Amino acid sequence: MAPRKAAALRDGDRSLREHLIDTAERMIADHGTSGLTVRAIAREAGVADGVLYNHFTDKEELLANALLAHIDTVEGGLEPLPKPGTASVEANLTAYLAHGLALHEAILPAFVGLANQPAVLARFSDLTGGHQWRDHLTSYLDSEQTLGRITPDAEPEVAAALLVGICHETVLSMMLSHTPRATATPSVESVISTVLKGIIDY
Amino acid sequence: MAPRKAAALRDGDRSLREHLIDTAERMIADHGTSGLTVRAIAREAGVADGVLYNHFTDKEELLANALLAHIDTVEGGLEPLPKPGTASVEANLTAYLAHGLALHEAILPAFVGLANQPAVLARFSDLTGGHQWRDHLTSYLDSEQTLGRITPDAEPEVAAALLVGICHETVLSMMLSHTPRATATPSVESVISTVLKGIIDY
DNA sequence: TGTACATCAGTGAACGCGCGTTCACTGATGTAC
DNA sequence: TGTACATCAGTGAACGCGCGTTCACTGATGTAC
Repeated sequence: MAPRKAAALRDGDRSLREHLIDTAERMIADHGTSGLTVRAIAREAGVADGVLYNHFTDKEELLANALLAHIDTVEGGLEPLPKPGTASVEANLTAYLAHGLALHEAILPAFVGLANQPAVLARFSDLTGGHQWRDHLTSYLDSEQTLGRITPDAEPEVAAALLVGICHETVLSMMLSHTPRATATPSVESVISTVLKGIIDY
Repeated sequence: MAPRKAAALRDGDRSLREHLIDTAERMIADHGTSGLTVRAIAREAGVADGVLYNHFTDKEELLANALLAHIDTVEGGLEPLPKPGTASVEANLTAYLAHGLALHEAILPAFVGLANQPAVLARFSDLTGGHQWRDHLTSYLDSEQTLGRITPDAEPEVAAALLVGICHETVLSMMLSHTPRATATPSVESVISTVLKGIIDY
């Protein structure tokens, strides 16, 4: 009552399920989800094509797990987000934006690659990591407004949308422009400065 | 020396090439490029599968033409962009953003659907329509700065990036969130107001 | 301790499907007489 | 004017390929004696 072990796991004690998730996660991190096939994952993992279906109901389930793992890995590797009332708003938003850029750079390509597969997307539309980051940012701005460190007239959710937008824009530009025409992405400092001050005098 | 005519064109004087481009353009407008097959296009156009290859070297060429036609159609249907020095900066930027939103809503899904096919993307990385809009916007802001209607400290390309970002963000949210959780998109007025004024007092 | 057997995760060839693409054939139309 | 023929865009069945998935088989390991 102890059948054979996958060749790839001969030494090591991880389960094959974990091994497959880890492999898929790494492949997603490297090349996104588009064009990712079960055969490629199996080959990269060093196991037979069919073994996937002993541990997952289908490709979708493996991808979903790998995507979650990828998001967790990325978020785990980032600096924690600053708290309202500490340091300066400028410094804090700079940290937020740097965090958001790194997050979206790592995650957005994976999601865009799934644009063809609404089924997988549907499972994740909430927990993109991007949404969580956005929500944190919005409530951070709300708190700063309550503390009086941003103007009473400001609309936190709009400012948050602007910063989310910059993240999306930066990553999409990289993804869609394969020519290195490279509309230079503005620096984090410039963006924060513009969002803080606006562009007209009063 | 005048062979038969496609059933779908019996009455009408368009060439089959145009007919195919028009059909593909309409399908791209309705459902984006992801999952778009040559068979589906042929069926929709009411012609045989194979006839495509009498008029295009391959699917890519048809898609490229349809995408260009789509961009032209969309841009042609939009209000012209305002000139520097006219009306108010606020009104002009509102017009710019409305224009940009409509443009990206119509075009971005088509491009995202091609994320798997770098070959088609490569042909279009420059002429996305989005790039043109962004360039117009940047030079509009440059002119307004020269005219003294925005502050000398402002960075036009950063403000432009913020507005491009809002466009991307709005469309991506719609595309990626199939659940109607709908992080409400901020209004055009709010966005312009925030970009103009910033969020802190001086 | 040594040997025969049962278990079942792992294996990989094969299946069914949809895709882009090809090509032998069709048939409406212009031309020759 | 009427008829036989040549042309070639249009047709759609068929090809080759890659995909996700299945399943009869393999073989390393625990168990029984």
